[in-house]
Amino acid sequence: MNGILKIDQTDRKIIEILQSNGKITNAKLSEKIGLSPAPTLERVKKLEQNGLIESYHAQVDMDKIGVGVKTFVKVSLKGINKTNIETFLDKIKEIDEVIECHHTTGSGDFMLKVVAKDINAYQKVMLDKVSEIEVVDSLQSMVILSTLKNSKVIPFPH
Amino acid sequence: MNGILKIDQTDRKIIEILQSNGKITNAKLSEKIGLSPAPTLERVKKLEQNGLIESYHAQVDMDKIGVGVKTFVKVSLKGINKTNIETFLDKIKEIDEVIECHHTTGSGDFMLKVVAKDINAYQKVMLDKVSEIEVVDSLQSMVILSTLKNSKVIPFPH
DNA sequence: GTTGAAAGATGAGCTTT
DNA sequence: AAAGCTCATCTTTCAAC
Repeated sequence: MNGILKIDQTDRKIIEILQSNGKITNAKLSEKIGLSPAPTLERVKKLEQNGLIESYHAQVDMDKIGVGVKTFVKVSLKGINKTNIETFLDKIKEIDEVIECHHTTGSGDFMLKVVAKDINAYQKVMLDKVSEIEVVDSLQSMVILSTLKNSKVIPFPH
Repeated sequence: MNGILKIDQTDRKIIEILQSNGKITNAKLSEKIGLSPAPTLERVKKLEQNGLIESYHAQVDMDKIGVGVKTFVKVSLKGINKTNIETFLDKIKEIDEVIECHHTTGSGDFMLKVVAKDINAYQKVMLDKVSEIEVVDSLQSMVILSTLKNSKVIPFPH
């Protein structure tokens, strides 16, 4: 098995539609792409089996569930080596409030996205959980004032 | 109508499950939360109508669709005022490769998440599209080397 | 691509608290 | 009254042709 997956224009359309509406029925999806339901479903299943479509998720309104603080946090480690990164990761994965963690180039080593009820709760997460990780050197927080775009549709490279 | 929504423990469970699996059937969801299908569905519908659940999305494997470059970009504007922000936003919304745009505190004014096929395509997006926006002052890119956590489940504040 | 059986969704009316 | 349950009907899925 090689890593090359043949994806035609129809598959692209399917992926685009399912990204913007993960709950569309197969019947409506098939209409939109101009195929009958059976082959449409077959394509979707194949995309899921290939791992090209990974999963489906509901998106919630954070304000409405009481999440008032969202931040980006730039994290530098005390020396970047495999052991330190492993240690950091193991701990980060345990912290529910850290919803994203990316290893990046640039002045910081990692970029986190962190959510919390309010500034107090946020401070508590950062002090009690993130700062407590031994290998963490410095932290720089940027509070999100508002989110102006949050597209769930990844554009296809042509 | 006031803004207060009563959400009990069952609703929370529903929201948590639908965030991690947006395509679970109502039958299975009802099992998990310990209700019969009808009231379960009723609750889900109410959460959707309240806007607490905003939407459903398929998540794709970016590598497999040929998206090789993901970055965070810190953007500073030439003076931060309503007009400049409006101008910036209108243009940013048109750029498909910019999948997120957040207004933040800190040294930069905005944080973008940008995706592209490769470094060349990325450079092209940044030079031809983002840099071209009149009000943009400075840009600072951080390339994502790897994503170590990307949770779609927002933890409920208690 | 079409058809049909099985699974799931969903509304009406009944029961419980 | 508010929430949940059961049943009957309609829709969707999905495998066989």
